[in-house]
Amino acid sequence: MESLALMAGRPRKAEPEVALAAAMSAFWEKGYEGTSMSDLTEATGLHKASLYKTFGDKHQLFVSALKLYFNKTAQAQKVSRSGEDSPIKAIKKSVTSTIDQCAEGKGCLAVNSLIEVAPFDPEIDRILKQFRQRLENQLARLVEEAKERQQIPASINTNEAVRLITVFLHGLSANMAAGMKVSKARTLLHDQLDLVLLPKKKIKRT
Amino acid sequence: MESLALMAGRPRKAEPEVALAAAMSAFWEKGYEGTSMSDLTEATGLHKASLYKTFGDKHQLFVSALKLYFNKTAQAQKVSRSGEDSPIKAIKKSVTSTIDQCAEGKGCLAVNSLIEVAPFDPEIDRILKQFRQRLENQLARLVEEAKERQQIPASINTNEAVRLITVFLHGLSANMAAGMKVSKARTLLHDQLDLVLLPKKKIKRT
DNA sequence: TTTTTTAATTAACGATTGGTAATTTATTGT
DNA sequence: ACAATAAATTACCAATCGTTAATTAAAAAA
Repeated sequence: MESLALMAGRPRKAEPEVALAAAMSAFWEKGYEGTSMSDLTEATGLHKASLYKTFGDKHQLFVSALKLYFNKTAQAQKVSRSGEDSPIKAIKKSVTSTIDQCAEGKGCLAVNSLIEVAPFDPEIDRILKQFRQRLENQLARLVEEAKERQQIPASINTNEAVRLITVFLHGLSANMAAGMKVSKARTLLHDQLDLVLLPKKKIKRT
Repeated sequence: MESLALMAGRPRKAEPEVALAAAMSAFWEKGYEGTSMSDLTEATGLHKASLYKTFGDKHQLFVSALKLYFNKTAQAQKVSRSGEDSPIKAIKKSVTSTIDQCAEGKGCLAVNSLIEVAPFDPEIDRILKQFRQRLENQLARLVEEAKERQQIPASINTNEAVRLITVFLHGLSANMAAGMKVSKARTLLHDQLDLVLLPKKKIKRT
């Protein structure tokens, strides 16, 4: 316990982190229910009992995989907008990186889970809502910055704009899960960003 | 065969159509994989063997349920915009009826299936694409009409506008599956419609 | 070398999955 | 009354599901 490098017992053949990344990929590709324990053993290279010892049951493993996905996504967004001084460009780079991560035929693990597991799983629902909130807060911050620098009209309602963008992202993810090309998604996303953030004559309410 | 009302054999206890509607509801609520044959017997009131005799296997039953969903959706849209002379109002009524059908916690069966089954099921993928095309064509027709009557700017790209609306609808469906309120979804949808269809100063491409 | 500790492996658990064959019940036509 | 027909029902199938117990293998500590 006191020593860091020295531990008794048979050494692990693989680091848990790479196994978790493999499990994440499996869940991403096949969904929660669609991924069997056999799929997970195949993906991770670990045997069933080892998975249970290391990660707990299937549900706990999924929670861990989801959190890893979040960290990777947030990190990718951070990297993609790093060194970018213009808020509006930072927004574009940030959301574009989200799209790029939704490889064709897989969509976004978070959105997939939103539909597939959140309705029946309060814990997953909570985690997803929490993560969404974090991303929306980040986006809202950038929108506010853009307003301050007068890159976009001050009349824009920040929360509404953020919602219009994130909901659109969810729609793109659903379509990419069913095969929409990344290039097509990027084009549509940029159209949407222009619509939401660029000045317009009026908003009519009926 | 020649007689309509008279048929030999024990009479059915229930019409296949109402059983199919019940099966559709089950798939809608729990997804394809998430709905077991036991769930289906419970929902329809029919026994397993009867389901197989009437509808074929689970996959065929799902296809039938999906087609029924499409017919009901298209019918609902048609009804909601019937008697409406203004194209732009017809658009709003049409897409709003789509949202209203996505009861909270269930989302839209088509979008759910787009994520859950289309990636692994070419037949379902084909059916969903075909249905999406029909809805988009219908929407495009209304957008063209609105342009002709100068309710919206002629500069609007019809196909792009339609895509921006439908992708947004998919995003709303995903969120409603996870509990977004119908009222909230309606508000966002109307914001999006205004953005897409109302005049704006310029579109900047980067 | 022996003990201890921890991981890898094998084998098995009960429950549930989608799917059928065999049988019973109910109705029509002869 | 008696086949003929068709739906309802029961019982059952092999396969797979998620999960766990028992055992074996490999390294450090004594």
